[in-house]
Amino acid sequence: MDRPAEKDKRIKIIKAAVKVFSRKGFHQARVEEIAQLADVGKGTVYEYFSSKTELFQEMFKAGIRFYLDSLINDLSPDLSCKEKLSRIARLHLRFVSNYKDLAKITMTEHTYFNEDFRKWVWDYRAKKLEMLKQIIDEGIARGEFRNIDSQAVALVFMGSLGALFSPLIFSDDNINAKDLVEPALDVIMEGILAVKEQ
Amino acid sequence: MDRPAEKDKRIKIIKAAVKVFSRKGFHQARVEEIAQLADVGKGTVYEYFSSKTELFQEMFKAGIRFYLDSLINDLSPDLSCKEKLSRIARLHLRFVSNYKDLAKITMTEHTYFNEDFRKWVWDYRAKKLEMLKQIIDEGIARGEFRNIDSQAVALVFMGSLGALFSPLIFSDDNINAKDLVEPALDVIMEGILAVKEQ
Amino acid sequence: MDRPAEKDKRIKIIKAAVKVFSRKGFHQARVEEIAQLADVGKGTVYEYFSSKTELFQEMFKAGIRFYLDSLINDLSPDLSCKEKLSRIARLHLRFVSNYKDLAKITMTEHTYFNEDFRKWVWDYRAKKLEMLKQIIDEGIARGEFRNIDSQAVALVFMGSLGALFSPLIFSDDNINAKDLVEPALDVIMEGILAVKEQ
Amino acid sequence: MDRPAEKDKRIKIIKAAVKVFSRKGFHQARVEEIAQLADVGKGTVYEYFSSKTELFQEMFKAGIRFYLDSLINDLSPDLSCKEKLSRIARLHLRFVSNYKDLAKITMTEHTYFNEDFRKWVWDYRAKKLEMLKQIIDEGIARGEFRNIDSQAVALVFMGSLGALFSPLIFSDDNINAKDLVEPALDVIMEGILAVKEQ
DNA sequence: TATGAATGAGCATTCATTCAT
DNA sequence: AATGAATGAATGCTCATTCAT
Repeated sequence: MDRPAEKDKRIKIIKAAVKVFSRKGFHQARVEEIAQLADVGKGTVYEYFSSKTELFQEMFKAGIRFYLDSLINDLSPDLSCKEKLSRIARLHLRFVSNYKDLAKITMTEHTYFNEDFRKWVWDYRAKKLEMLKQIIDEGIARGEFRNIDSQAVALVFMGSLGALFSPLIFSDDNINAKDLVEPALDVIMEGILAVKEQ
Repeated sequence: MDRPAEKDKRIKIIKAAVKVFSRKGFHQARVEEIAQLADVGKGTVYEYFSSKTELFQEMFKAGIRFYLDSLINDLSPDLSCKEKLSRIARLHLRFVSNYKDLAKITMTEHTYFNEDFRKWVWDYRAKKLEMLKQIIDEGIARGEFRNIDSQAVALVFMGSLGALFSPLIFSDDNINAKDLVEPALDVIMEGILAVKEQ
Repeated sequence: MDRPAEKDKRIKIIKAAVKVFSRKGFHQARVEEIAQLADVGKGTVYEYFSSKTELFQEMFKAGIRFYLDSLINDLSPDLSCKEKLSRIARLHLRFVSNYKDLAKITMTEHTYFNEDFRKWVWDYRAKKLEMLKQIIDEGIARGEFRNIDSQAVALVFMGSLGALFSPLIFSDDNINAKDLVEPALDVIMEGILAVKEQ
Repeated sequence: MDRPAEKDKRIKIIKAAVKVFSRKGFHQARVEEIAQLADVGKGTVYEYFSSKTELFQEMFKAGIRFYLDSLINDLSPDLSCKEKLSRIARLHLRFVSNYKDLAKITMTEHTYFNEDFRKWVWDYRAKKLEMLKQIIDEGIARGEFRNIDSQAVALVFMGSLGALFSPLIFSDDNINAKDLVEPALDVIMEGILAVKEQ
């Protein structure tokens, strides 16, 4: 295991990177500014990361893992599937509120970088969708949900979370988002049509 | 009225800009490459746009206007609200399929640039949401839809479109998306719960 | 002889060039600005002058010739040599006051340009010195002046004019210069020592 | 105290700047050429100076200070005023001979640059004139000089030095100048008139 | 003759990365 | 291990000049 000092410095740099990358975007961010914020020398950044790009990607991946861990840890398996989805929405809201910077990065700077990294990001997206899909499938199996296309539901659910919380990340309009979580969940659960053709 | 030649060159540059910006992103894109692709001299770009940034923003706005026009023109007012939403989803699919490059840009490069431009992008988002909200409200008034929070529905709908079509834009997985449109619409219309607690 | 219209346009361009070059210096001056000020198209400048450099040099030479002509025309040969020098000083003052822009250019932008042009400027300087030297020599011959080195006097005289009038050109301190003409002439005529060792 | 290495590099760059700016003028001079001549990387120039303009101005000011220091250090206060002026002329000659490049710059490139810098240059001129004026006033008080306008004498003296030594700087005619120093001083001291009207 | 749209050579400056200490 | 001085590749933009009209 790495010595604590080493870990510390690496983490300090990543935390600084989150702040700077989220404010400036990848290309506008300056390695020197990250180093200053992390209170280390510019050369030290290169002791821990081989390049600015690697630093970005490591930071990105760490952020994503942190998000997924937060989600999984807070989700007990004995909840109803409806409740699980509701929990995920609220956990997502909490995460986005607490880690705006991190959330912003994961929503904007996917596109650059090499094929490997894009694949990683894409795989993560697939993994998250798969997790949602399993919950839906479980709900269908349990008879909680209609016999619907679970993939489609997963996409609608994930997209809805994105659309709900982007104002929270990009503007300062952070009251509205919270109040829309319940109505949005209601829409997904109940649909919008007035009369169900059962 | 502008001479056709003038318009032509401006449009050629914008089309080239769409291609280059979408492939490389704003910062990696080179003005010279755009000029070459447009088959004009580098200086000519600056005859029509005062800077790389202005070129990007003009291109972005033109793209958005083109998208909204496509949407509005293809939407006749005497359709049912359910049908309208269905139409919008399919028009969106068609637009994204035809103008991948343009769609990619509108989904990635919001963040940079000055406050004015960010406001413009945000206002456009608000306008699109408002359009959707009006359709929902009309549907509620007509008794087509339940008495739901129309804002929430608009967000769910817009987010779902985004999530559905991002694979189409970012990966080559362009079959999957089309097949998920109908199921996703079904989810939004009917909800996912097996038994409605009426 | 050129048609008046042609002459007119050439002169308009030169006059505009004087203004722009004097305000901005050679490198900062823009051909387009000169064209606009002359109220002609940018291409028209190139009908009359083969390049920006040629325009500058032609303008410069025309200014110098104008200066020398002013000097010579106003100098009647039957004046005493002392009076001639006094007249030159006052003519110089008048010229510099009236044509600040032109004067500024002749005092600043000697250095650039090709060998031929530098030689032309240097020859002009020599010509002006020679003119002064002849007046001094005539004064010595007439017994007006001591048997001094006429070359040295010419240099002292010319340098003094330059030093006297540069504030008039470069700052707005244009009162001072005029009042110093007579005292400066007195110094050159009488010297500064209290007791002459005759 | 700065480390010698730091000072060294800064000085190397300034010395290279003197050479390149004097040969090419400000606008034609290339930062890269200065860097090459100073045997440092192009970026290093920007470690020591924030811009090409700042480099020019710092070099200019350093040159002027060097000139004034040379003058003041070599001037002992117990000399006669006549001797002081004579000394100044000869020191000026020596300076101009040794530092042609520096001298050339101070005589040509005043005009560009911001108001602050022009003021600095103008103030320096005023300071030099004031120094001369004090010597003249002292000479008048001591009875060495007539009761003349000391300001006018200062201008005549300074202008004469400029006119005497400009061939030395701008052409290769460096013999002539030296031989004219004594005759020119004689003119200023004794005047040119044959018979003094006392 | 007169024009100005089009051009592209040319350069200051930035900043990721290196490496001697 | 940690540093930051030094580096130079990389690029947006300007503007003198051309040439089709």
